[in-house]
Amino acid sequence: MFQIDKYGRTPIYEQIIEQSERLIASGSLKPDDQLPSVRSLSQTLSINPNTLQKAYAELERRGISYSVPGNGRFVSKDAAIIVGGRMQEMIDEIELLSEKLCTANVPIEQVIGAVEAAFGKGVKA
Amino acid sequence: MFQIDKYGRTPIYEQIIEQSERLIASGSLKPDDQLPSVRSLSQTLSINPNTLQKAYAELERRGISYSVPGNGRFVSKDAAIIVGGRMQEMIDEIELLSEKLCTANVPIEQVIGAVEAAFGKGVKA
DNA sequence: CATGTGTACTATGACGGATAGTACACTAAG
DNA sequence: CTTAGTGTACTATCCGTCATAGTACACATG
Repeated sequence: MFQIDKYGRTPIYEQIIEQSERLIASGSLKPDDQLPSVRSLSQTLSINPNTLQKAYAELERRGISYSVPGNGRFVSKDAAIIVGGRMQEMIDEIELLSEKLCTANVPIEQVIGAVEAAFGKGVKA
Repeated sequence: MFQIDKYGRTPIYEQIIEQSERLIASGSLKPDDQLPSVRSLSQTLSINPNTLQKAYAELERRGISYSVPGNGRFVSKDAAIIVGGRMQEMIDEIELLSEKLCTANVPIEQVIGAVEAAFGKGVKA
C-alpha cells in the first residue's frame, strides 16, 4: 500500500502523508475506509511506530482522517476536498521549477514533453 | 547576483550551486568569467566562507568552474554543456511530480497550465 | 611586503529525523 | 472479566546535515 524510501532526502513521515493523500485523491481510499494501524504498518514497513504516528497526527490535523480511540483511524468525509488543495501545492512546485527552467533558457516544449510523458505512463498503468 | 533564503528547507550551499548553474545556462556567466571570491561573496550574503567554499568546491567537482590558486575562480569552457545535464534533472523532477499528479487524477491541462504560466512570467520579466 | 586570492583543517552548536522504550485509556471479541 | 488490538502521550537517545567560528598555509599580483 505504501512505498517508502528510507534513505532518500524526504522524511519518511512526509512520504506517508503524501502517499496517503494521493490514495485519497485517486479514490483508492474513500471516506470511512480504515487506515492501517500504527503498529501493524510500522512492522510492515520496518518503521518506528512513532514515525508513523507523526504522519497520522498530521493527517488528522489537516482534517483528512479522524480517529476513534480504541477502534482505529479512518478517512474523513471531506478528505477528497482537502486533498485537492494539497495537489495544488505540487502544481505550484512544478510552476516554480518551470520558472527556473525558463530563466535558464530551456525551451518550454521540453518541459511540456516531460509532463505529457508522465501522464502517458499513468494511462498505460 | 545571488538570492539566498537562509531559513528555507534547501541548504544555502545548494542554492548557490543551483543559481550559479542557471546563470551559466542563461548565458549571464560565460566561460572564463570570474566568480565572486569566497570572502567577498560571503560578506555580501552574510554567509560563512566555509558554506560558500562547499558550494564552489562542488561546482569545480562537476567541471563547471576551475580555480587558479592565488588568482580566482572562473567559469570553465564547457560549463554550459555540463549545466545542460543539470537542467535535465529539473525536468526529471517535473516528470516525477507529474506522475504523482496523474496518479491522483489531476487533469493534465492543469499541470500544463502551470508550466505555461511560469514561462509567461519569464517572458515578461 | 601587503593584499587578496584559493584551500584545508578542526571544533562546535543547532536542528530535524528516526529510533527505543514505557505507559495509559479505550474498544471489541472471547 | 480477560485479552488483544486500537490510539495517544511521554522521555530519552542517537545520528547526520547544515552552518558557523577560527586558524593556518600556499599562491599570485601589485
